[in-house]
Amino acid sequence: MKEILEELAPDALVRKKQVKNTGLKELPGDTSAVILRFAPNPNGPLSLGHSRGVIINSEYAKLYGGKVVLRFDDTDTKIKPPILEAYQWIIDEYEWLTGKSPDVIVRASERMEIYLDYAEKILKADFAYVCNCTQNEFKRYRVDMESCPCRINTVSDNISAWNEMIAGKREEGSAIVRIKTDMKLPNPALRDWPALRIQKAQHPIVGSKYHVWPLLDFQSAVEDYEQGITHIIRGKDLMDSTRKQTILYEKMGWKYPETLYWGRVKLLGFGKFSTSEMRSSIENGEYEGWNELFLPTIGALRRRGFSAESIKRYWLELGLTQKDISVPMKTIESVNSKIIDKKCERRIFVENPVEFNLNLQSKNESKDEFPVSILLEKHPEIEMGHRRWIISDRIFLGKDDSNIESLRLKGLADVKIEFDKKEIELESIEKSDDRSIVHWLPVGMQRDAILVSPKEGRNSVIHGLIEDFELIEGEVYQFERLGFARVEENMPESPVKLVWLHN
RNA sequence: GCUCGUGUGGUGUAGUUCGGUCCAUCAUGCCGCCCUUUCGAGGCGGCGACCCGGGUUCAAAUCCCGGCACGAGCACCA
Repeated sequence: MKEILEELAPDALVRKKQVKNTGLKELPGDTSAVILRFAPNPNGPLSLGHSRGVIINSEYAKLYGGKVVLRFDDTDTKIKPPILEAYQWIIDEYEWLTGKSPDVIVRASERMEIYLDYAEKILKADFAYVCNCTQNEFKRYRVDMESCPCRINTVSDNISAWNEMIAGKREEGSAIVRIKTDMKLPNPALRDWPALRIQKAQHPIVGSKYHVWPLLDFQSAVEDYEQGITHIIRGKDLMDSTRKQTILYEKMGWKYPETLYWGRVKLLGFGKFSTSEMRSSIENGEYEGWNELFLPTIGALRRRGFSAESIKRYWLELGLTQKDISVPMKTIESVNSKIIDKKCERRIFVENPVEFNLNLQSKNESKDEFPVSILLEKHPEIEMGHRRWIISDRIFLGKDDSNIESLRLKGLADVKIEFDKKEIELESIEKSDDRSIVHWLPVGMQRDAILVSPKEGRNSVIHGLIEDFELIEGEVYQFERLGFARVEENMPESPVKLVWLHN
């Protein structure tokens, strides 16, 4: 057999190594003028979870030369009311993540007239009706697959009820506009779904101008049509939303956008945080703010020193699948390390410092002496210059390192430690054996520092000494043997404040 | 309960459309070695998976049927 193949098709015997397809898969449908959208609720800043939508949409737009609409879905004034400042937070975070501005920005609350017009149109076309049932009553009709009594209202009944609703003459909960689908539909979620309801709470942008607000399924459907959205990429929890909206689109004679979904992402290492939960913890003083280090917000990640590039690569690596996944933070940290390791200067941080005397007069027979100063590289592989340390007769060692008898002080010399007397004796400038190498700081090179790290739902603070050499506020450094941290505050009279990134 | 979706190593992911080129890709993780005056980075090697059961077929991760598991929707939230 083998011989025959060798004769006929020698290629068939060569085993080809398969190659992994990388990057985003092709978008379905017509991709000649792609318009995508990212539609957050401005009831808080963006979280790492939201950034998936930002990245995937903006990358597809880049791939096809298309556009992204940033749409604020701010049509709930009651359960998830918008925060006025959040609109700008989200725009800034979008720009930070993608490196560019959204192509179009719309706020649903500013387009209310359009939604109310469409609502009136569908009522007049008898595609919808005003339902006066209570939530519980309707729920019963829905599970029993029965029409509610309001379903047979005439168009003129509906229009007059609608006019009362928008005029503010009806109470919250007393009436709702439902899209007329079919109460016998097998999927209960689609049976006469609610489109607009009465809400009288103040809206931070338009105040109390409107008494009737559209629900997501209606607002989003209309706005996607208005913006000419060609592709919707959303969580698969919104699959029924697609089905509800498709029914409306069919009634209106519109073509529904191509729709893609992603599954649920659970971030291991972060607790379970929803925007609403974080918001209430902030409002009741439990958390200092949205940028609290242990929160999975973009602001917190940025504060710690994650690069926008790492977040982008992370989501692109996970890709667009409908699988529900649990990913450890380690994954994104590893991506970030690779990006920043090449750029970060090295510094020393000594935790639990203990002060020692350096015996400058060597007692042993060798003629070695400690140098007056030493040069340490700012980066072990990349040429960035040096840090110069002046050697005095006193140094700091980390407590955990200092109870070993023979050590090598990194960059300086092999020494003998006398822990009880707090004395250090020179043994050899040259490396003489394979004793362990420790980090240290000469007195005079140190600043007090605190290192704040997130620890599941709280911050832990470590006090120590930082190497005081060209520290720039906002910069991320690698503290050797420890990990990456960002200098958040560098004020002359107080300890340097470091925030932990990762190791 | 009804409806929908998803199951590939520890974690992700490629391959599933159109069965053979898959003794299954890549990354991360873990283990070992090398390098290194960081417990970092880098290099090399290793570990480890097609949810289960039938069926179709010369041939199934891929197609069909039946289970099972997990997740979601059935809100006057998004």
